[in-house]
Amino acid sequence: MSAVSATPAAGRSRAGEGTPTQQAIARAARALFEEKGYERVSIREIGTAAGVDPALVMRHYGSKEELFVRVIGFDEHFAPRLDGPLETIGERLAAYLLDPRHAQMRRTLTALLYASDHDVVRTDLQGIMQRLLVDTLSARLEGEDRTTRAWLVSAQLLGLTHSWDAIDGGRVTAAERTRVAELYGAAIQQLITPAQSHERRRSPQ
Amino acid sequence: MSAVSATPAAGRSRAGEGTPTQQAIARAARALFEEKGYERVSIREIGTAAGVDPALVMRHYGSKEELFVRVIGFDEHFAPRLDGPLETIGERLAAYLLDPRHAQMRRTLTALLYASDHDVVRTDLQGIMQRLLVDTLSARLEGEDRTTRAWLVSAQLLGLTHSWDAIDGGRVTAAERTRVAELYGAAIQQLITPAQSHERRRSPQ
DNA sequence: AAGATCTGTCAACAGTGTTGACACTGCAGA
DNA sequence: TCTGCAGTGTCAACACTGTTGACAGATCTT
Repeated sequence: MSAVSATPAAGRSRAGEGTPTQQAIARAARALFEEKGYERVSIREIGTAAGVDPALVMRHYGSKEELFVRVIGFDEHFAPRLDGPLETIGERLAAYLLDPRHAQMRRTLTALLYASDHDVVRTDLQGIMQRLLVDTLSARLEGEDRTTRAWLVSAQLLGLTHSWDAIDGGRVTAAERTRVAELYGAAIQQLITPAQSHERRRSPQ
Repeated sequence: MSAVSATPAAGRSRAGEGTPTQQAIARAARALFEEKGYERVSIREIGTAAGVDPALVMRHYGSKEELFVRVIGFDEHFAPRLDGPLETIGERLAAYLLDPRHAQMRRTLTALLYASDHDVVRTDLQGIMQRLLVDTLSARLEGEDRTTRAWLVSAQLLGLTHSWDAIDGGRVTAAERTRVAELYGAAIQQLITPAQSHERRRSPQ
């Protein structure tokens, strides 16, 4: 068997796992990926940064895609507070995402989004959102289609992340950012606690 | 001056523009990009498909990125009907995006989204959404922050496009698709005709 | 006719992810 | 103790990528 399956199962790599060399590779890869995204980082660059032969990176992780999803370690960064009053989760989610202090988290998220060209990454991102957001959120929802609605919230957040990145959200004023969080938060809220807005005809089927 | 600026201004290439060779390149490039996205298509592949020396592609378009944004020709595909009653635009937009008949449009959109790693493409995508959606939609809105709200609608649509692609939306039933359009449409609608949901406190500042 | 600009061709560059052959280690079983 | 053997690390190469420079014809202007 190849060295890939040496790491236990297909689990996400945790800090202090594997040999010192594997840790060095993981640390270097993660730092570079989070800084520059997927495409602009090369295996050779990672190897050099880790003080290791580039071919060794392959030996240990099988492919660049696998290395990426094993190492990107999104969980610690993206930990939105899904507790608190249900009626304000929308705005709090949006504000959390746009918070300048969470720039690192946003960078990681866009890295995952733009690398979703690769099937492995797209599946991984979907799994992350499921695990970190959909599962928890849907459990708090009421009414019909809880899972679908929670999943659509994750879609909204990914969309906002991209657009915020596209306009360089770091340059907008705090007031504007707050306003965006209010507006988009209300749109998110519509999926969390649907307001019987307008002529919402729902046949009880 | 290089051959790049031979094409008039920095405009998007239209059908039947430029020499026959340029048209052949543009057609081949566009077909390949729309089918396989940005990263999985090579210049050499485009050249071969167009029956042309690959280096010539560079001669005419300067770089792969430029070729992509010049050729991707999104406008004809994505022409959402923004007329009709304002109260149902949200749902109609969502339904339009998810319509199986618009699979080609969605492929093009995801190609642009995943290639947004490249600054040129990200800027181009933003411009497309501005031109095709934000400008028209914001003109129809009422109340405050019309541009911001219209822009946030585009963010929602991009998010839905990605997530729909990630779960392979082609496999879900028509009923589920309609339900998703209803739910997400309502969330979009919240930005178009804000419902005074919950305790929306707006200090007149 | 001369010059310049454009179109096209070819070979090469530096860089990419990936792989195979090989050496060295440490530890299992004989 | 010796023998295998799996894991670790090294090196050179593969096929491929986007891109560029040197060069040859063709076309058009002056």
